[in-house]
Amino acid sequence: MQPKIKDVARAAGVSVTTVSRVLNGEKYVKDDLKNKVNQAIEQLGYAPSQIARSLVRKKTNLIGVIVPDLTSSFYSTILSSIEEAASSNGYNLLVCNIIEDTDKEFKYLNVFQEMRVEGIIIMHEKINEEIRTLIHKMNIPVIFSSVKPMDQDFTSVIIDDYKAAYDATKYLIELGHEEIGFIGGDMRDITSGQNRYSGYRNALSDHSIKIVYENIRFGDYKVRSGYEQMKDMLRNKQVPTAVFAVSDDMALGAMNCIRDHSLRVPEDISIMGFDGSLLTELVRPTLTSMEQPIHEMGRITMGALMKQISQKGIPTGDIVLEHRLVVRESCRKRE
Amino acid sequence: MQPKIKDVARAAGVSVTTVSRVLNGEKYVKDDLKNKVNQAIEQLGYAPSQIARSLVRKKTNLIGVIVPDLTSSFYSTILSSIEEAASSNGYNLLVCNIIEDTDKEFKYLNVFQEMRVEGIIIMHEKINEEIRTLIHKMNIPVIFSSVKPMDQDFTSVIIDDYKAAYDATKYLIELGHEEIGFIGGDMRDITSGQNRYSGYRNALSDHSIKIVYENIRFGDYKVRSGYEQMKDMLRNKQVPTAVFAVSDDMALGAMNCIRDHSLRVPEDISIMGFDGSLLTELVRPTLTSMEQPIHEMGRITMGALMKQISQKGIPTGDIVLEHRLVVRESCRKRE
DNA sequence: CTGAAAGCGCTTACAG
DNA sequence: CTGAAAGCGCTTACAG
Repeated sequence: MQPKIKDVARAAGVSVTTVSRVLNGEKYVKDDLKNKVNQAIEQLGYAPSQIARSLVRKKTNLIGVIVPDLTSSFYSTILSSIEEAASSNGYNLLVCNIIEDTDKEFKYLNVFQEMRVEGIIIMHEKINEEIRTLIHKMNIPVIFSSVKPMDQDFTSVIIDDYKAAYDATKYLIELGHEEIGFIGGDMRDITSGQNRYSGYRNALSDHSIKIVYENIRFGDYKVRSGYEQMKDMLRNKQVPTAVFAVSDDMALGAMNCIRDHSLRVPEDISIMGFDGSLLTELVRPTLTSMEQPIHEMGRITMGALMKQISQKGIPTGDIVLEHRLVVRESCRKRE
Repeated sequence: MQPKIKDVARAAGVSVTTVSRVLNGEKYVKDDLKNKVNQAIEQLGYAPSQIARSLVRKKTNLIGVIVPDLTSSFYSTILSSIEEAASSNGYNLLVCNIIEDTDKEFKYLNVFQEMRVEGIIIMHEKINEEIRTLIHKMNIPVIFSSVKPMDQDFTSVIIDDYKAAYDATKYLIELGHEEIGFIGGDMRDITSGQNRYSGYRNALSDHSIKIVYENIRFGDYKVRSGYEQMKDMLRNKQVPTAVFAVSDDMALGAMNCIRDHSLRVPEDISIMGFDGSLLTELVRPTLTSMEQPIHEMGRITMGALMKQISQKGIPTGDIVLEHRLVVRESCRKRE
């Protein structure tokens, strides 16, 4: 059994009120009492119960985080920077990994509510009706990180995905490519599905390039799907000279597939990724990618959440960060 | 302000005791009262405070996890399987990312104690004296996952790192290699530093192969250090025909370095990794690796922790899992 | 089957 | 500067 404040008080020969005062660094405690208390704390190995404290202060210092896939380099990097920001603000993270499991997500949101987390961060946008309703009902500040769901009431920290995809495609066009394949995301996702697809299409049409639908495919952002979609594309009669995948993972899958078919990146096919995850520098050839400011995103997400918490839940409005094209080895001029 | 049990009681016209009974699924509540209560709960959007509940039940359902680096594929995969096991046992995870930051670790362990977590999982073995003392003093069940620190009182879920490294090296020897380089870990780490190094050395000497010290180097398990150590090795007069790196990340770094020096893997140099992380299948050539059962490790770690918790902290003893060599493309017979 | 009361381990007015 | 008392939101004997 852990010692409690009463034990400390008894050992120090003071009241629990005084112990509490020392614990909370209040002034107006005589030095000799303070010393006695600290000695008792040390000797008993006393650690105040955050549970009891939370109950009376109505403050838990807890943030709930919902991550779609912990093993993804993109999400784990955001999570890492969120953790850093949380920790330096005195907050602790309750982490839930949902792998497309809506029931688990629903359950966890309830747990978050029961734990009285002060805020919630969600990193995906597949929010169904039931969950949307729950979020509103819970009345806890929520920030979406890297995505923007349909519901306008939700605040997000994002980049301009349309513009980013547009710029990525434009870069390929400027390299002289005219047959530019596309491996998109889930079209039920506004941010990373629809917006990036629109950016790609509009860049093509703004440059009078005909859209070739057989070279447009959609995956689930993961390596394997990039591989599979690329495999299909390689069977087409007009194989593209460049391919833009809307995640680095899919871009890597596409590169691997091309290599496994004895073609070369970038000599035969240029590959453009999206996200700017750690992978881009780990693979060979290194991956040219439209980078999201991943670290900043985590930090700013926590900042926005802190702000919304201190404003008693009044939304802060979306924050749009800058994207940035990082040129590496996987794209080159068309001969 | 969230509604409380009193509000529900008033709305349903019953006592708080009855509401509590309904909440906890006790029998002995008449159906009509139960219905009234459930209706009130629904209507008020009431969620019981886990904080208050924890205080009286002395049970928080919280597990604290200390991860050395969330962005590492190895740790994030273990964490993911820990999360899964925790969640299905009704536990929630408080996650702390320490990047070689002992102060932060110390601080977090205290937070864990204050939060009254029921158990702690630690995934690194750089435990200094201060932290060792704290862990013992806290009197909370702790399991080390994938590592075994010096202190015999700590229980671990691990593989036999010595044997695994021995087997990995032996495999290279059996492929006909005689100049086998080594990129080790931190020699202050018993498990992943010293044990793997011993396994390598003993495999060589058991097969009467002379140890060439200039081809033995040590990194920090990360990609960059694998790259750097390999670069040094390539400057030696006798460049090895195979290199065993004690993490997949370092193995990848070594591969990249070899490629950047216009040599080929495995034609010129074979590369053996360690861990069996996701990376092994994502890179080209795919990486032959001595695999730890990563998913199982997370699950078993949680199992061991649950057991230790139910036994009131009495240690369960180490659990040693099987390693497994997974042959992929990066190693081949010496010509 | 139901409820009043005590208690979980703290903090915070309030009084002195 | 210090302490007794009330209260945070629940659960759990205890009594009926």
